[in-house]
Amino acid sequence: MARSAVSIRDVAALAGVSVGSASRVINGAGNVTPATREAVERAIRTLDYRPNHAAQTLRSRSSKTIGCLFTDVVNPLYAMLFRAIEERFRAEGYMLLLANGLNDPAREVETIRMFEGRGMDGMIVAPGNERLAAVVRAVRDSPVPMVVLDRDMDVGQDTVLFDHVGAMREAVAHLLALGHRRIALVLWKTPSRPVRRRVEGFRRAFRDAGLPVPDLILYEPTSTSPSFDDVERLLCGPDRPTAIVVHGTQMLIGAVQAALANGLRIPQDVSIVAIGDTDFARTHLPPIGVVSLDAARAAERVVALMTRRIAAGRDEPPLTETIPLTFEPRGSCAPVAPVVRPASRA
Amino acid sequence: MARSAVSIRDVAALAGVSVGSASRVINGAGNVTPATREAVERAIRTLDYRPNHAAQTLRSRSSKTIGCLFTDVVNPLYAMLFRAIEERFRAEGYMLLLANGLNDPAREVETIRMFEGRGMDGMIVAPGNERLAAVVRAVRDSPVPMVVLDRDMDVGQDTVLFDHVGAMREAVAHLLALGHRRIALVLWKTPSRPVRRRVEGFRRAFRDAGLPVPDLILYEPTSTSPSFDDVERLLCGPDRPTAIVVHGTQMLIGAVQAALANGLRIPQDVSIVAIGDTDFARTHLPPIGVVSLDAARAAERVVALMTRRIAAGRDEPPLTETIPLTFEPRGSCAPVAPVVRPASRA
DNA sequence: CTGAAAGCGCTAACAC
DNA sequence: GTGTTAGCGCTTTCAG
Repeated sequence: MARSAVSIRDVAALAGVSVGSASRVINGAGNVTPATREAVERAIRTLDYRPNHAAQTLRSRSSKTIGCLFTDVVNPLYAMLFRAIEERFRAEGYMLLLANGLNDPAREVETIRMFEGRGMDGMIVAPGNERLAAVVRAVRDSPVPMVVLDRDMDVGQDTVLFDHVGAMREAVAHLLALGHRRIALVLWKTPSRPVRRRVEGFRRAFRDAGLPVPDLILYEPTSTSPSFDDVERLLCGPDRPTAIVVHGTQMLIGAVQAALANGLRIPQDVSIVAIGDTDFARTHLPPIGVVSLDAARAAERVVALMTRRIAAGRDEPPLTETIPLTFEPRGSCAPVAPVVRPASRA
Repeated sequence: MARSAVSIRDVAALAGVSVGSASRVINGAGNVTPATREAVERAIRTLDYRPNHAAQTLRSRSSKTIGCLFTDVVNPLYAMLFRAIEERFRAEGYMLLLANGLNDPAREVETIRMFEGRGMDGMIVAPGNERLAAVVRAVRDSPVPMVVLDRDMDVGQDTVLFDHVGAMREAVAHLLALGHRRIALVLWKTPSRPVRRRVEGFRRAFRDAGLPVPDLILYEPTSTSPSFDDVERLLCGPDRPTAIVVHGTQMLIGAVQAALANGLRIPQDVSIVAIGDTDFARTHLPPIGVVSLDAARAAERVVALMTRRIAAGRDEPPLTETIPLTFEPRGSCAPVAPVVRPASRA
């Protein structure tokens, strides 16, 4: 750490005031004569003074720093959330410590403890192992203001959830309305809320419609599994699905490729819905329907809860908010029995 | 910031030693009796003591924190670099502050200054505006140990560069060897090193081969431009390119879609090389050849330079290292005049 | 409204 | 090897 040669004493000396007055000007406290304020501000400019953050933190007990523990920032969803959250906190003078949990519980617990030791004003956590006792304990017992992001933890902390169930119901209902019955769901096999809730929404859409849930839920081993082989098997088997809802990562690409490789056209032969919007989905021909999150909106709520919690302390009861997701059908979703293309009617 | 009720005094008291001894145990200083060490460690465990990071920083002048200023963590390249860098620094007890520059010079300068004020032990910067005076000044004049990431700034700071020129020469030479002459290059229009260097490598490959550089360099307005229309125009025009080298973002997808939409097969009618490896390139049929970076390797060098600089201070002369990129042709690259598929020879 | 002074919790220098 | 102590730079009483 480079030593900043100039301290508040230098500023005070140059301005001909006491350090107390200098401090008041720096922190925008009200009770300062315009003359004093101006003298201090000039001294600050002259000396290019910047307050020592560690000293401020030590004394004021606020680090103006938020810790983010996300599963993996390489996942664009988290990257976008981080960016949106940073945007809002930056305006308040906060900076963000970012750590990837990478689905390693020991790492997640250690990160939370480091955030505590480093005096975070707050932390935003989305651990991959929401069901592990050690992780649950670390999240539950943290004295630091916390917002849990899209995890079912029930630990008495503020929480922002994404409405996977609602969006999945809407998407599947749309496919059902188009006449699809053999609808496959391709997901990453992880014991994490987003996946659990999507399955729940999928099932409920069928039950809502009074239809049996097809036995077409496919679990891929990792979030970046290509899925090609599994989807191909499904598409080549008897009674193949006429629609596929699939995680919008490499899995989506694999599923699309599997369809095309087997001579199935999108959407004439098979409809596709992706979970999570991506360049691929947007740019595909036809564009692929998606369930997506408004990261800015989610960030707004996360920051609002965080701000409230920082102000209120532990007293206020924990709040849980649910953010709706959007389902946008796009060109990849068509009726199951393709209509014959009508001749131009004009 | 939550108050940690227990301080080093409590630990010392419970262990029946002085705070000095407690501090020595905490910091692993050598001169401590095993008995003392054990007593202190037990006290730490009993009290669940964690050192106050701000106090440690203030006193020791080391925050064990590195600031990262990246253009945009939503760009998977930066996300992967961040993850790899975090991995290495975490092992040394460092944590990372991450800020997105978003190509806003004022924001970039402000971030660097905040990193300074917050006593970063080091910073890793990749500003989007490497040519702007204010940014150059902020980077040049920073007293904090710094590694500049893939920017041509010439500011007397340690730098890690990616060898875009070499990789692009290799890729284009490969296409030239396959008989391609009409090779297009589709890039994001930004005055940033990666793009400049790719163009340079592209040109040099032709000059190395004694061939004229085709007038087929296309600049898209943003890094996420779809490129579909522009590439389609190119492919439908007279003397269309037989190969396309394209930024591996949405632009790649747009280019591929433009080819397919116009009945051009990959690689029989048009070869494709993507800049940057992605799920799409890997999963496409055929897989798309790519120029790619080994993020772990790059991170290793960044951290090595950073560590050296933190240890050496300003005295050591600045170092610049260049990381090679890898060109992997894959199935999307084929000879310009397709050979007739030979019958099985076995 | 301003100045003086007491620490925040810790490390490091020094005396023993 | 261990204890004592002086600050690191700042905010925040508390007098005036």
